[in-house]
Amino acid sequence: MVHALTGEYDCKIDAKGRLRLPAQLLKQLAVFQASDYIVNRGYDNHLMLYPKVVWGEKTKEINQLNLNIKSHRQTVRYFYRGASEVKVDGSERILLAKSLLEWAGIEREVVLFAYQQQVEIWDKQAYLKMLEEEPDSFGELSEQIWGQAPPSEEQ
Amino acid sequence: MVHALTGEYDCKIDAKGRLRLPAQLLKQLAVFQASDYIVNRGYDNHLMLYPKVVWGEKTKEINQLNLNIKSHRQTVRYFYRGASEVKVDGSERILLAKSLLEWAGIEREVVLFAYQQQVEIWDKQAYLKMLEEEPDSFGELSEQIWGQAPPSEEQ
DNA sequence: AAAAAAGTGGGAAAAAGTGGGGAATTATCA
DNA sequence: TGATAATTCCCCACTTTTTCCCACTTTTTT
Repeated sequence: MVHALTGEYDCKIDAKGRLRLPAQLLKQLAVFQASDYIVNRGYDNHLMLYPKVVWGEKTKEINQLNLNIKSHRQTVRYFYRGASEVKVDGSERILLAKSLLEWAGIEREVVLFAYQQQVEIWDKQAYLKMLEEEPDSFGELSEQIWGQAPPSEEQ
Repeated sequence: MVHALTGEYDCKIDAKGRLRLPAQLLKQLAVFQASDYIVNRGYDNHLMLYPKVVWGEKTKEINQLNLNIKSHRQTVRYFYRGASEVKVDGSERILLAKSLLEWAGIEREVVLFAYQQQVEIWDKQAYLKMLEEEPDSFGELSEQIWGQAPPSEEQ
């Protein structure tokens, strides 16, 4: 992976629904040379933030689907999940739509979790809860990946 | 294993959340030629510290998983566990995020436990407690590994 | 015992984060 | 189409956190 983002950041959404991107994350995002991002709903009740170029890559294949076919249309919609463009303002903040915040159960405290080329935006409580739950198939997948169970598998 | 780290070190976290890496450990870490590290949550209520290059290797395979599949997403998140980059300051200290310290139950006294290519960061009390507990399947695994009970099984 | 190295603590400048006023733009409805 | 309301944007100011640097204490070495 060329430009991998990393980090977990505690942030606050202000009364106007604005989220300031942490300076440390912005420095990393700078390699994508864009102040434009795409936000959509994630698959697990959180929001996703992608640099616009990354989003462009991600949608390449799915945009090949034939929209005259119902199942394809449904798939495309499910994939997009309300994706829309957001810009950072003069104070390095993005404005998140109320509908998205509400959908993700976000009120004030959020956690940004950056990895690979994307940033997950979680309600803080939901994030902490998620961290505690070992996925059912973790051992199984670990075995596939590393050929054996990881060093210490249990919680 | 090329560059194996070893050692157990007693350290203190100062009021600002800074942890000075012991000189002896720094000498060992020097082979990774980096002042950049990745810290994340370990699997057992401690923190993990990796030289950045080591982390890069560790994530290579897991980044191949397909994030459109739920179990894969969960596994990736569970593996990352909030991984973030930290830099050492002018006094060979790293600044640990409050959220991580809190999660690991670390207040002041910590134990660094280095092996393979990584360093575990434990709250001292939790570390001592952990030492007392022989893993459930230790004998069993030892047998698998060494074909007999381990060299010196008792403490 | 002295010198060097390692470890600890804290002040202060700089950077980051937070909040809000009010102008500008867009939307809503009569 | 115009008046009003709501939202978005731009900018400034205050607060908190982080970083940098220096100095002191403790431990180790010779």
